[in-house]
Amino acid sequence: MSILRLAIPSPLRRLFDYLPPEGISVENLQPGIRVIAPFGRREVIGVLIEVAEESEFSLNKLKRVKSLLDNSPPLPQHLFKLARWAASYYQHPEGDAIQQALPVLLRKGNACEFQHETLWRASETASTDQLKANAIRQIELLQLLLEHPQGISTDALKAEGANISALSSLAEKGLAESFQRKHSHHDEQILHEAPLTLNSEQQLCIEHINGQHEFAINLLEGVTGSGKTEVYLQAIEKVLRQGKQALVLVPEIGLTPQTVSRFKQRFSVPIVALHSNMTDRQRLDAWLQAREGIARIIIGTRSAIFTPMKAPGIIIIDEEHDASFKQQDGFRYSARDLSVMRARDEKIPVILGSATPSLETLHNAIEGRYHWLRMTQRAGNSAPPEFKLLDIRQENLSEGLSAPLINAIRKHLESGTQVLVFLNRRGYSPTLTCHDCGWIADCNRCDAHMTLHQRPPHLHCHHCDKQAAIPQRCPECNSDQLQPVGVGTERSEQALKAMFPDFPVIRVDRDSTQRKNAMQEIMHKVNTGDPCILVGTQMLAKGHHFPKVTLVAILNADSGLFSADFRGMERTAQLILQVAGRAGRADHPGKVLMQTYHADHPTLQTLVNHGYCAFAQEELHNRKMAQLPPYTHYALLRAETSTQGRAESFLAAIRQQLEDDMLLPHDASWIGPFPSPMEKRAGMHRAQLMIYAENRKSLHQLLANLCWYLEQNKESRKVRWSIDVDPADTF
DNA sequence: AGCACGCCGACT
DNA sequence: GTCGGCGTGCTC
Repeated sequence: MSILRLAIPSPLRRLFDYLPPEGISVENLQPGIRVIAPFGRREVIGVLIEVAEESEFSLNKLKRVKSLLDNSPPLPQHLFKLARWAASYYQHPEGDAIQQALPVLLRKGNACEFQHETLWRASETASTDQLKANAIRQIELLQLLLEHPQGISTDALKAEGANISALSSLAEKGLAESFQRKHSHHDEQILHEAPLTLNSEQQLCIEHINGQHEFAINLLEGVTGSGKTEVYLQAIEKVLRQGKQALVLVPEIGLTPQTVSRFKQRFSVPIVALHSNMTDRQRLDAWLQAREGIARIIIGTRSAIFTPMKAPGIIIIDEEHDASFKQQDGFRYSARDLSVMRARDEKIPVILGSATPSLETLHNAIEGRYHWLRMTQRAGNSAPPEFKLLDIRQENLSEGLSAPLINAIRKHLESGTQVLVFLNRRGYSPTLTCHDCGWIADCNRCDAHMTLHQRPPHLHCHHCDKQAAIPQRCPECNSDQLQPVGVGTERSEQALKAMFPDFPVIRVDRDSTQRKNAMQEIMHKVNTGDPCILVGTQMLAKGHHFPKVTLVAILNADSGLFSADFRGMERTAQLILQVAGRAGRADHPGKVLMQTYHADHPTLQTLVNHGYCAFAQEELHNRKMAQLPPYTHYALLRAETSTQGRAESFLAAIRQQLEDDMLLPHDASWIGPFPSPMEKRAGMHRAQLMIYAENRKSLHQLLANLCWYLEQNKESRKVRWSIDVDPADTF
């Protein structure tokens, strides 16, 4: 009796047994194919895990699989294995994990094939001169077609605002023609433009990487401006010449048109980017192009780690320290860590690149598990930025700016260069306070203050997105003395405009760049090179480069110094260096001024005086002393309920049960449960239990037991719980 | 997670 | 009288 064992997308951490569909020979069924199966009172799409001979479930209760969706598995063996491994490592239900490795349309049961969409292009001899001048619609349409010699779909034409009905008129006149997309590419040419000349450091790195023909992990640590991208490009060039493909993962905020165009400029091979504003159809087509080996370079964010490649050549993780590689809800995988697993399995090299590597990665490099490639020189031998801590304890701040800082800004502007003011806080001010009674506008759904925004005027909770009108009077004492306390980017922008009326002040944060093309317009303005002030959040630190900036001002360097999260210091250092990296170029060494109330903070001192590597070693030492990652492995059991205290008592009960049954491995331990650093968020009360172990095996074993108890526990249906292995932060 | 069943409150 | 609130149970 043959049984089909299926992974089904549900929160249940087990597989489900079924009978094969009527009249199907089980012999030819490959694990990984999708099937439609009755599940409870509905039908779901499951994935075949194995064909078994017997079931623990009584045979007469087994249902029959309704139909098969695939002849062969959509996910290649390696990725199927990777998804299953990740499900077990991150303690996530297997069915759900496998589904998340698939493009949305395949999850929904669509056929695993390209859309045979009809494309349109202008015929070879067509030009707009051949149309009457008053045929405006047709001229516009033809112009669009001429701009897309590869062909364009009717959907895309609509998106460009064209009038589709004019297509048939153009076709009749022989000016336009339709055709089916062909995905074959026989172009032997790889390069579009010549590679740049490398300096000796880059040369050493690329020689090292290009000498690797099987699995290898490289940490490419290169200071900002040292030319990491050029090393990536030349490593990619080598794998392309071997007929292989490259997968490039970038942080969420880093996948801009500029990023992609950098690759398109260099290479003439087909490149696909998987970004968030693609339709499901476009994503599936891109995914298939990668799987069939048509796309040679695949650029994407976290989820792109599951993009199949026919001929994998290399994986590159840019800005590997970036937290967005860790999924923060549901299937909490780390794309960076999975990339290493994947590379091992597919026997290819992986590059983890960063100017400020995560301490985990750095630790692995120090221990010799990763090849540690370092680039310390900036392109064109430009001087590294000069750091200075501004002790503001005795200073009178005006709108968050100290007098020495204002003077420095003036000096740089007057010498004709640009200034970047960094402030990691959106809005006008982080609090609205009553001057008479001390009342503060709080969010009633979170343990947080409401941020005051001025454009448009409203109160906004940055944690749950709740918005409210600005009260005219204090709800406690009816005073009208409500005052904004603290400085956000909006307020800083306003203050700088008042202080420097002769220079443009450009704000760059989530609010000011929401509009389509807003960022492009900003970059256009900045690229003129005229002196100006850029004020903004970490959006300024990532992706874009501002070569004319000679002064970087960090308004609150202390923000993460005393964070509840043990990674706070690491994150702060990375952010500071990233912002600092925007400053300076060959002929203008940059200057970084950091306002701080803790100018003598030893860690800050180390960072400023001796650089990131020294800082990291010191911080690693602290982690070792405190038995924190990377010297120990840990996981968080998180819980949240709408009732206060219930999450914590639930976790306490789970902990008690495990202790009673003595299921704690000798090298494992736990702390808590404690309320989360922000106990209430979006109306939910949250608590967490920290579990750690010296070796991964113990941790994994403990977590497996924990899962079992969690599923048994009666209370677990009323409590929303999740396990976060290798959490990125504790909030 | 879905989805249905089931038992209590306020409505056309 | 019923529409619908969400507690409880189940999914091969």
